[in-house]
Amino acid sequence: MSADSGTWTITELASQYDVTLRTIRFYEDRGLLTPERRGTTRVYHPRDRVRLALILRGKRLGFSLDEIATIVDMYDAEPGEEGQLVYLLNQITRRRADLEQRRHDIEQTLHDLAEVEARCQADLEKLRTGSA
Amino acid sequence: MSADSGTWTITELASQYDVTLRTIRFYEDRGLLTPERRGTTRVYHPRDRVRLALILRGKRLGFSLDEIATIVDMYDAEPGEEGQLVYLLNQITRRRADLEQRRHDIEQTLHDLAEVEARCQADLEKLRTGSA
DNA sequence: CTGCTGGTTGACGCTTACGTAAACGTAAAG
DNA sequence: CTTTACGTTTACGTAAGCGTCAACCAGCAG
Repeated sequence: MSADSGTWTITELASQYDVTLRTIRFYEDRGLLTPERRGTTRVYHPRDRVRLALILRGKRLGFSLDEIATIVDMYDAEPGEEGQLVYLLNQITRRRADLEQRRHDIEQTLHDLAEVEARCQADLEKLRTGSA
Repeated sequence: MSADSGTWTITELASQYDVTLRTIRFYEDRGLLTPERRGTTRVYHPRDRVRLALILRGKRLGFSLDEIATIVDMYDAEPGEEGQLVYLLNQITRRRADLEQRRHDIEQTLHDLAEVEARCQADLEKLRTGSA
């Protein structure tokens, strides 16, 4: 039963997100996850689960773990002092620019793929009517 | 003059796209670029330039060089036989799915960032009006 | 001839992100 | 008591994507 009391074991988390135990422990090594320890065993709370999900999303987007670390840490940053807040806002602006560039690249690529596809289907048509 | 006769040297290409010579040669090693050889010197044609641009776009999107290779090769695939065309169309479908997933991830992340930003600005407001 | 400038090929080095044992602890089940 | 399941740490291995020499060649300026 995974939904015991809102905590999970490492194997449960691994199978839920389809990653290996090694991977999860590695993320902890890099400071991305900080599960509770019950004895020597790791216990993961909802917070850890969310962070893992964010990490994996970052990975799908091709960010390095270092970049992901700074992104994920932005999410649960304490209010802090003014300097911190301003810094954070700047980081956000940079990240947004990055992401918008990516989105643009993606749309460009999708457009290109559509052209290639059209060409393909035209060639296919020609082949079939030609040999008919 | 870079636009000599529609060809470029490796240094020209490198500075245009802001990559190192090593990188360009490495891409050739991996079969992504196939410049002409004039003696021992590499001569890059428009085709190579386009491919380099596509490679870099792929990199910005976080694709591995292997993935990029298959993508870029789709662009200048010869018409070929029916089996090839069908295969290509399948590849395109897969790529599209992948890209749409990424786009979704990006939009999600942008949305999240907007929330963090709002929180930040609220905190900032509170700080400033509080200390005023 | 000398010395730049710009090109070439190795080949070793380095970081990232894990994979893959090896060797051990613990607790329930047969 | 032994097996089985599940957890742990330590540590070496590896593939990708270049950085960074080193050592060489060719052409042109002075």
